[in-house]
Amino acid sequence: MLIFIEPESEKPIYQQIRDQIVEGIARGELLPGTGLPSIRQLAADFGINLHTVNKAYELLERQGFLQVRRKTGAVVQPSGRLAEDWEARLSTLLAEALAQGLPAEEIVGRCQRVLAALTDRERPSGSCAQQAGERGEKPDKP
Amino acid sequence: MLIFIEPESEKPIYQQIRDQIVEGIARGELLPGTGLPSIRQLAADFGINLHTVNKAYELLERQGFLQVRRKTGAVVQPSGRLAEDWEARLSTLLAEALAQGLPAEEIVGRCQRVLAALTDRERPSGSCAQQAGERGEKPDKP
DNA sequence: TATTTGCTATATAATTGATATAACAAATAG
DNA sequence: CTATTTGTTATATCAATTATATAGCAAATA
Repeated sequence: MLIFIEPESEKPIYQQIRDQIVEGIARGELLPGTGLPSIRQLAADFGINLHTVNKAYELLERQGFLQVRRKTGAVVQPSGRLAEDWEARLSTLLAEALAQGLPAEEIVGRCQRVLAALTDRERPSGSCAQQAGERGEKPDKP
Repeated sequence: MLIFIEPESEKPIYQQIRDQIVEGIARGELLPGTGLPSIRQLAADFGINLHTVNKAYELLERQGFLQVRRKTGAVVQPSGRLAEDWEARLSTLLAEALAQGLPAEEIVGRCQRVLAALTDRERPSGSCAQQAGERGEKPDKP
């Protein structure tokens, strides 16, 4: 499971981390019970601040994707509960396509394709987090 | 076509305006060629600043939903072009449902229901913008 | 010509995103 | 038990974003 950070993106870093972990769970690369790297570890790998990763984990816990414990770290544990505003967000997104003239069937087709791409098993999980910056940072901490 | 502003929402006001206009277009309440209220008019109706409405209109124009002219004001004119990152955003949203254990067919069903709700004609458009604040503000401008 | 309108330019204040230190508390490893 | 790792909390700083407040300019219209 690789995570790529784009520091120049308009999407906040903590949101990028959240989204990619959610996708990892959806893909089945992060199964329930899987342990995630520690906050400090991820922050070091990405070369970003501890609090940025913490914010992502905190968000994922509040939204019911993880459970965070003391020494154990974050563990994948979906609650089975969809966010209350999920359908509202879906409506906004689908409306965007309708407004641009895409037929409803075409939109449904795209949803099915995206879902198929996510549920398409074939992918043996590698289970490591990876830096996305183009410059090779020296791994300190001797 | 009514627009409701929730000043306390975590979603920025200009984004609320954008989303609701996009939904209005999707619903067919705002047909191509329809003129929208002037920036100053909408701002006065909502009791918000001119620039906030301007930002929403500017965004809608950049994303290909409106064309804005001098004295004519904003006119609904979808470009037919979906945003490049639309599928990526869809993937993130659908992944959220998959990660919480919803079966793919259930998700597709929800997409179809949301689309049906949007394309369900029945709704004669009223064509006016409306304040959402619960307190009746005095309409100044003497 | 006078008004309306979009547009631009500042300026200010509150909030958010990200970083930087520092310290505390709980769980684990030795 | 001791030392380390880990999540957590508390500050502080800086930049960008969100929203507001004025002000003025230019184009289109009546």
